[in-house]
Amino acid sequence: MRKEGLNLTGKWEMMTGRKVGVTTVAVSSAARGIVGQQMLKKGPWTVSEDAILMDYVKMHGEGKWNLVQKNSGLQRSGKSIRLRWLNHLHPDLRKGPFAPEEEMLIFQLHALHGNKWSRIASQVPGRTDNEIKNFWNTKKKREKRAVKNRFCSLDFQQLMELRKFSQGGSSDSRTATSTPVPATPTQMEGNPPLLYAAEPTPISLFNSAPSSPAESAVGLLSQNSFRSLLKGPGPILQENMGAEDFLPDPLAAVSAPTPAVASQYVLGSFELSTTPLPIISPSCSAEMELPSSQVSSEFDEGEHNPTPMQDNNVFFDALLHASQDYGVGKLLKDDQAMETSCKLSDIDSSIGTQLNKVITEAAPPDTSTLFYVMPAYAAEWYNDIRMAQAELEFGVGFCSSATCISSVEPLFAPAAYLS
DNA sequence: AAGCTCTGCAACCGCACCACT
DNA sequence: CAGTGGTGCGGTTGCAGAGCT
Repeated sequence: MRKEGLNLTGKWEMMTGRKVGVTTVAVSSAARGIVGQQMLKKGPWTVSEDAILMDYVKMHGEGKWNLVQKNSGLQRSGKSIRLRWLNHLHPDLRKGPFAPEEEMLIFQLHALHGNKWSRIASQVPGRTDNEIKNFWNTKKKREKRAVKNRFCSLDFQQLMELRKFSQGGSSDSRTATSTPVPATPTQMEGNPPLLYAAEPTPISLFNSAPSSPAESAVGLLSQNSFRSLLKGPGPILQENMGAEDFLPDPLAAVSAPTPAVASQYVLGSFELSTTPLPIISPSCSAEMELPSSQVSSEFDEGEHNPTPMQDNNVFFDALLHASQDYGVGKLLKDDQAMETSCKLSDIDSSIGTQLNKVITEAAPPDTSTLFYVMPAYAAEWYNDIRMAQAELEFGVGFCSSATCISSVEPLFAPAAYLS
């Protein structure tokens, strides 16, 4: 047992097992602030405590935080003292709301590093890891709510606008520059359309609020790149069936992005402007089904028998969470991040067992699969899937996925090949 | 005005790592 | 090599205040 008892953490049962007569509660209490008879304070810091700490650091410098508690009279643990200093009292800290430039920087860094908050914070002057972490989580929550609300708040008239819009009736400026491929639905069945990336900025993503039904429509439709995944069950993979047995080759119809473009996207650059980026093609996605029988066996519980659609959701849930949690830079092995395509076997095993398991078992090992997923956009996929579910549930057909994709320029462009 | 709900953020917790003895 | 102290990190919790009924 450690001398001070201050840094005791976890594994109480193991520790008490070594100490006769000391209960779990007693040992736990020691680490939680009771050292001998001395109770360490917890909770919000007072002005006087801050003053004591600042004076101490001014005189003795930073570090040796446990000594601060001993020498200054502060009834706080070393950990608590260190946290208070680094997150609130440090003179270099920049307080107040995040500037747009800071937000942009954080998005870019998160795309690179994932939830490595301290690493991100080290590149954002004056901001702490905790601050950035809170910022990110808050934004994520807010955006999810916003998307949900935008869907749920649509009334009948707006739904009609939406339908009208989806059939090509909008004059919204954001669509005026798009429709790069004026393909008919029939054409698209065999020739997936290209979508051009607009100028997706993280700021606009999170702050955009539709001011009109048409704008709501744009917002909604732009999030529909994965809608087609839910349109009807496709063929189920048999155990020994290769992907080539039923999957079209998307690369035959859609030109892959250049390495430069791909790397920009994967690594989170937002300077995509008018660069054409292929988005998931209806011809392969709408009819394609992940090998759900294999996936579902992993997630089956009791009598539960997921439908193919549910299996897709499991797959995308896993992908979503992994890309959010680890960042897309970590979604692929480092040396694959710059490539235009990678195989399932290239998915970095460190990103999480669930995703890895799902991906590995969801497709034949020789299937070449490429995911270009921006973490911030992964949430949009998710909401898109949820919205599409609601659409099916309530029987409201906004538009066909093919029409959506052909006529609406996305505000953002999560690109994914599933081949 | 009171009570309730929601939201954002400060603080805490458990774990891991490293240096030192 | 094991034990200990110090520190860092990422996830989670709890609370204050704002907003709503």
